[in-house]
Amino acid sequence: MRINKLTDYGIVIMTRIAAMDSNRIYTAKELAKISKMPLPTVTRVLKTLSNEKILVSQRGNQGGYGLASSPSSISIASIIEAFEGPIALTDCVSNESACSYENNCCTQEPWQKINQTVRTSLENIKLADMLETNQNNGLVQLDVGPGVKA
Amino acid sequence: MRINKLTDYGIVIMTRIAAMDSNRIYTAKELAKISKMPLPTVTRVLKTLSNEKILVSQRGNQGGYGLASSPSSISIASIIEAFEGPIALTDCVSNESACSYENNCCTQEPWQKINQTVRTSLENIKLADMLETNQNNGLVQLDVGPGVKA
DNA sequence: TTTAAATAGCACTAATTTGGTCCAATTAGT
DNA sequence: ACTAATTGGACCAAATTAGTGCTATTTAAA
Repeated sequence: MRINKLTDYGIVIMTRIAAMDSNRIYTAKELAKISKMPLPTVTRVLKTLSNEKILVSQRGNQGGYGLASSPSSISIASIIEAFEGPIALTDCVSNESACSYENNCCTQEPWQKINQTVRTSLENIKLADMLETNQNNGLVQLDVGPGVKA
Repeated sequence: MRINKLTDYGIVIMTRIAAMDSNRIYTAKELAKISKMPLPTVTRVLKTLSNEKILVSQRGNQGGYGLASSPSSISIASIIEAFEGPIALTDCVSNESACSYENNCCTQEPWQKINQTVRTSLENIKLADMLETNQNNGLVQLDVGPGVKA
């Protein structure tokens, strides 16, 4: 029911970039320092996000990662899905496959409704929304940390 | 992001009881046979549900488990919470404790909104709702199985 | 052309969470 | 009081997740 830590890190890092200059690119090392997370972990997160086309990567010297689109068009749902696959509370709905009970599982239809509700809520929350609830704006909000307990 | 298997089993078993005679009590053995799940697992699920007062248990010979209230007043949220604690996608919101970044984590407030939305959706879905989407009613829907792939 | 900086991908290990098993405590009925 | 049936709680095993390291590839700049 909870999102994975890596997913959480991903959201934090994306939010960080959005809060700073969302046009330039940042190296993994930079982002690790800024977000105060271990470099290997940050690296892993960034790889996932760029594989899923949420970040664009520039390889080689002077390379780095940048947002693939604007903060107002990147949804929290898309970030979660990058790490965890389709948003669905139960496997049987996301996965076409092999639930041995599929034929007369009387809970299937309600689950589709439940999942749809959750998915829609998360699609409607954009990266930009993660910032604007704070009184002071982006750039001063520097100490963004992960939403997990230490 | 997905609910645990045990949670899923819990919902399935609760739904089963609701679909049958929701007034009598059922032994773990009975419910295992009916739901075609291994007895030890069913046992564990039932314990959790009774610890959380969602089922009432009667110990000793002739004992068993029964619904603590009517199917229309038991929410899916309450069942999920029985197994997984407070419904919250991130720990930092449910848990009062120790996120090292808590003081200026700029994502905290949006997360509260997100979590609230999810929680409310799940609170609004009652056990009774899991049945009524099916054309034919409760008692004939016997082959209810878990919503996970096998 | 060389070099240094950076991402990409893979595999391995450690930690945490989840699931399943066993034995002790309780209770209705005889 | 005894016995058989049944729940309760502690414990152990398995699976998943998180974190780390290494090597290859790409690229800008000297």
